[in-house]
Amino acid sequence: MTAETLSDPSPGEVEEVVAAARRAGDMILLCAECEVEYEGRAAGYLGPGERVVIAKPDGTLLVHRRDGRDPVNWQPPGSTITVDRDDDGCTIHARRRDPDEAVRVRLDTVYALTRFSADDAASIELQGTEADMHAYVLEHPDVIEEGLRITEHERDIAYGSVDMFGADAAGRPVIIEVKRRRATLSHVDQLSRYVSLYRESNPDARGILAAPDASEKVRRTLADNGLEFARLDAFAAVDDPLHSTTLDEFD
Amino acid sequence: MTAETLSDPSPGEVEEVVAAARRAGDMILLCAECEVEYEGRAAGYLGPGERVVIAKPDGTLLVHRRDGRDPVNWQPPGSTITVDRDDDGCTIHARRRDPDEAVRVRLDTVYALTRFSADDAASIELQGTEADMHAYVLEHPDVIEEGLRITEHERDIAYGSVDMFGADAAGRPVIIEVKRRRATLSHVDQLSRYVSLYRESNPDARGILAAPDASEKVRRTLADNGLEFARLDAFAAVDDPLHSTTLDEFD
DNA sequence: ACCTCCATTTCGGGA
DNA sequence: TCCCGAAGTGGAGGT
Repeated sequence: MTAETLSDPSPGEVEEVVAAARRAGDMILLCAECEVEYEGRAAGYLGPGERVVIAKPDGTLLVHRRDGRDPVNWQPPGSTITVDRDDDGCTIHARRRDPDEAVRVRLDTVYALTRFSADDAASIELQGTEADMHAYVLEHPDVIEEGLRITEHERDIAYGSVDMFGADAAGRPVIIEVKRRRATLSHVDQLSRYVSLYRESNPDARGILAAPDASEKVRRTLADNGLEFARLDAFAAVDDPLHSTTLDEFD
Repeated sequence: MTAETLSDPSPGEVEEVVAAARRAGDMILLCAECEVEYEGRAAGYLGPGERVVIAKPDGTLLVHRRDGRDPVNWQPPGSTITVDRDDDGCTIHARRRDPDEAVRVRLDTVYALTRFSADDAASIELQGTEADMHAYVLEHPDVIEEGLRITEHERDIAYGSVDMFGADAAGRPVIIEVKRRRATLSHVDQLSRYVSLYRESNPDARGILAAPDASEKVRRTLADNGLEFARLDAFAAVDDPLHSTTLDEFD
């Protein structure tokens, strides 16, 4: 048995199958008319409608509507999921602590109930992340600026950590913040925080925001704060085969 | 017919039912052994394993594993979802433009296939959001500070928009940034960006970060930049009950 | 446990 | 459409 489905199950069957699946560590999928209450970091109510409800063995609860990537209601992993039967239906409870929050899904009518083993030992491989861009810049610092030397990666400072630290061709210290997407004002804030702290002891330090693009407002904010923008194609790193990079080469 | 399930459907049945559901605007739920490829903003590969695949009428595609709140692979709303049959299985394609990206789910074995109408006209009601805190502060500015007057809300400036703008009892201009969660350094950055710009023309302007809490480091950073912290309980704004129904048994 | 920051972030609102 | 910032953000990694 990997997947087992009941069509139009009774409340008793729902209660029984969900409880058994929780014990066995199986996933539960429900197609149901339901209403949803949430209380915790915020509070929410969703009136009656047809939704897909998913309960995962790790305590995740998802309520998905017919549209949108994100669940309309949910409970994060680590929650305790139980099901109660009442006169004419069932209610799924999902609770967790710290923060205290709870979702209650009142199932008015269950159209389909599937129990699924969901055995899965594979791990996701992802390329084109910011970490990949870092590796590429460390190998090819010239993509930022001719003559740039990078001496430190993920350098911890008092408030946060700097993506890259080095020196330009003239020997001026350079702080670099790398972004894989179009740069935003908050990215400028981040770089600005690092640079202004460093400038207290090294007033001539440069700050460079390296990203595929930046809005005009971002460029202006950078300029007004004595910071710079460097265009860096996000897929420069993906076009080339992956390299392994160590800091030793730059010390 | 609201939900209809096929157990262990053949590739031909999968192709047929998925195509029909797409035309009719129904949701599709699959329990399947599959592998997943993604290429777009990044690139990913997920080897064979049992997962839940959901296709929504709006073009959303989700691949969920047995754990985690978020899908391991997905395609956002607006994608074009099609299914191709081959010799011994099916492949679900989901593509979109701008950015160009595609997910391909190769279905090796389908254990269960459910088609679901998912009719849902309800809208989610949420309380305790930052917008609610804004409304509360606008009505009761004294919770920030005695004698505070707020004259502008969401005021656009050169580098973004400030939450609130007003004047204190002494007539000094005040810029307020409201956060519903514990304040972080990036929130300080944000307020600092607004205030430092405004101070160029009004050196005596005050900046207040209003949040339920702030770490010692955040408070110190605020003080170092001549900014202030105001404690503001996130749920002061939602002291009246949202609905007649409450999670009474929630301990 | 707290902090920091990335994310294929998604999502909504305003200009 | 772009831009900006919130989100019940989630999730990973370091200290």
